[in-house]
Amino acid sequence: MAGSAGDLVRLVAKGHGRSRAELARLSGMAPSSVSLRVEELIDAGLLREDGEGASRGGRRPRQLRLHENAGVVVAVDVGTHHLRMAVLDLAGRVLLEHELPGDITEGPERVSERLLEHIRMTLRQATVEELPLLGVGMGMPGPVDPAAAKVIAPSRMPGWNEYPIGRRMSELLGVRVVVENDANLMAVGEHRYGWPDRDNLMAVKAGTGIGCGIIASGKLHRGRGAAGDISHVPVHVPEPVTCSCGHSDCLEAHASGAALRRTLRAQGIEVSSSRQLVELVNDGVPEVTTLVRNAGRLAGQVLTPLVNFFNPDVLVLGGGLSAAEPFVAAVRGAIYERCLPLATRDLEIATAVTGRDACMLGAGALVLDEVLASEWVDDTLSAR
Amino acid sequence: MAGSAGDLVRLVAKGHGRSRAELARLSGMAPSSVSLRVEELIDAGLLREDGEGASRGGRRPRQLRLHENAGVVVAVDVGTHHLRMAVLDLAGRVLLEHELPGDITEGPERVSERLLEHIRMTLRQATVEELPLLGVGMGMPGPVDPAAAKVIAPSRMPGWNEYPIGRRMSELLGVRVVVENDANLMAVGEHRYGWPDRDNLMAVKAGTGIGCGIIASGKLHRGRGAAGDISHVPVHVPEPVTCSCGHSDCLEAHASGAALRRTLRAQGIEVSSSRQLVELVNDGVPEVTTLVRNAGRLAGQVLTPLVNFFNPDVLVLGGGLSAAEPFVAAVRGAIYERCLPLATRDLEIATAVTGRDACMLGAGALVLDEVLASEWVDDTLSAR
DNA sequence: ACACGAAACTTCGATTCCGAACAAAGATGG
DNA sequence: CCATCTTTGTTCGGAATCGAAGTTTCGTGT
Repeated sequence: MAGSAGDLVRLVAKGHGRSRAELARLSGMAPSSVSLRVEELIDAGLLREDGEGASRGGRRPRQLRLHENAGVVVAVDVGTHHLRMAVLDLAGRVLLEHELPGDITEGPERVSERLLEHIRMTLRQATVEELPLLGVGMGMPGPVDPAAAKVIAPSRMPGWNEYPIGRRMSELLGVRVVVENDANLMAVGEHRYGWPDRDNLMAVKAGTGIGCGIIASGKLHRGRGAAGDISHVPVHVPEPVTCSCGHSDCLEAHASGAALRRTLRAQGIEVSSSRQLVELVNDGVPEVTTLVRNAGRLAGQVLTPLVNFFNPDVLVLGGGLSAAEPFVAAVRGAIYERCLPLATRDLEIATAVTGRDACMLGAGALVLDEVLASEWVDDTLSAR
Repeated sequence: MAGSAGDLVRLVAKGHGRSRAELARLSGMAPSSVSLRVEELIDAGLLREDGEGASRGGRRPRQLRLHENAGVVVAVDVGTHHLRMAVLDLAGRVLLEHELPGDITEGPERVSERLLEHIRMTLRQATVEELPLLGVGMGMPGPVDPAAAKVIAPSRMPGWNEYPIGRRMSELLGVRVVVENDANLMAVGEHRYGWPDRDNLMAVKAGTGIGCGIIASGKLHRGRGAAGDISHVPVHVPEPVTCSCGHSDCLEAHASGAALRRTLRAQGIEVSSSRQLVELVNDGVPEVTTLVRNAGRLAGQVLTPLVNFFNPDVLVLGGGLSAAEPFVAAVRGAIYERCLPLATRDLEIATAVTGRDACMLGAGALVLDEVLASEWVDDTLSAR
């Protein structure tokens, strides 16, 4: 692997390189060069020594970590009915966390205004007062063009189409802003915080909508930009329900939180959010439980060929519905029943390790990657 | 981006770096360093200058290519009813090509014996007589564990399970032997020879069986080893047919060449190979055409969610059935009908550029990658 | 307690590599 | 046809990198 200052910082940031010796092994650089570079990075305030680690049969390594005062990033999860926000240090540790209600249908101007206000307020808090803001990561519940940092052709997000949310935020805050789809971020977050050594991962986000993020060979797979879309895969159901795409047998039209709520409403049961839906399941309301279990079965039906095809190490289930045990059980059942033994033999099927924070943490991880891959490292080095 | 002698050779081999200046840009090394290294490589007989290229507004570049006398690799496509073989130079150009009938059910001992004999015979031919053999790539029509170079749990290949074909060939020939699944190789071959700039590609091989190879970010995606399996995805059909896996609605049981031949046999039409099947289609035999078109529809049905999910740049259709126009048309139709516009907008659906050679060329490309990534380059450099 | 090996750094001379300036060769445009 | 700009490739001194040997510090076995 290549060898420059940035590479070392990134290795430390991802937790793979925790001592000079380890960095030398991973980066391919000579131990002497690593030592020199690390010294510089410590002098520049980017790294810091952090006690000694466990011996592996010889001298104990002097552990390295990113200096917590080097800077912070802000991670935002824009949901359909909430705004979640966190401030992370360069190592991806959460310093502050914060949720406020929101309504994405209010449009991008109002939402971004509220967001900015809260980001500024949060950054004034004591814990992070003096630390420079290095970047912002945002997750959006719809298709995103990350290069343009825009949402494109979303459903349920009036006014957001092509709105340059990334550029706007970037101008007002003066830092880089990366925008990504929420399911993709869930995949990034779970890969980083939950399954760092499993480099092929699928993360299904079953909330108001249904999406899927893909990690292939350790990197987010975007395809031509729309990869991971499973919402309009046809499923086998008795009663057709018209979907926004014009078909009537889409997974999303039958198994998403929005679809379930619609069905319940027709039965006279009013539910306002996925969370409340799950509460009803946990309270043992039979109609709701049946419905949720069936949604899981449908999702499993769709995921089965995808698991055979992609053959991941881990399948992560996240989003609101994943908090309902029957949903998860049904997905598991469908997959084990119909996937090839070769595909399920070593497959882990798990709910999101980071729970409701998955998308937000993924946004943080993504922007951290960008920051640490940028010129910022070298600039900081040469500045001191 | 790293910079050593091997990297330069690989860039030249892949056709991306064709002059010193281009190599400098792509490798990230300084132009001066590239010049020095290239000089060494030319002295060692690995590279050679090849006239001048077109000017881009300044001095004309002195083009570089791999020296054709540096060595050769052998690529083998082991089919169910044939053995195809080629000798390639380091740039992946075919020097000799060769097909002989074969029957994979004769078992690994007899097949590998015949193969060895033919490889040795071919290598004695005038064109490649003096050139060192650097490696062998083999494609097998079943699941492969590339690390162990074995076929694992195949259907229709009695005697091959766990047989160490790679090690055996390697011992007898004295060179490295890489073994891979044929659909994966088709993907590699098509990516290299047909779509070098499209780094997300799916290649479907519809022959006696049905398989799929995946190129993600320019590299073969293996998942946990079984990625690309689409043969046992359930399809929607009126009449169940028992599959080797125990289910009755597998794609392979209804749309593979073997399945079609079985159906035709029940109708009193005896067909011995996929090629003959295609001939009947081209002769306009209606029963056969209908059957093949339906197989294409089923394959398309299965591919639709996978295209949405993986969102490739290119979908390549190869294998025997892809020579039948109705099959290809049906796949195309199914995908355009049911995939998301976002996924099909820039999607290319094409039959294999390299036709029947795809797997074989893929085997060559794969072993070339291995050879050029090995110590061989550095050894050759320091030897002279 | 002591010797020994093993791992984590450090030191320092030799080597490699970079990068800025330069030379070569050609396109472009009056 | 000549001046100017581009691109390619080379030269050469200075700087960064390597790597082999050395130092430090620990586990292990006796």
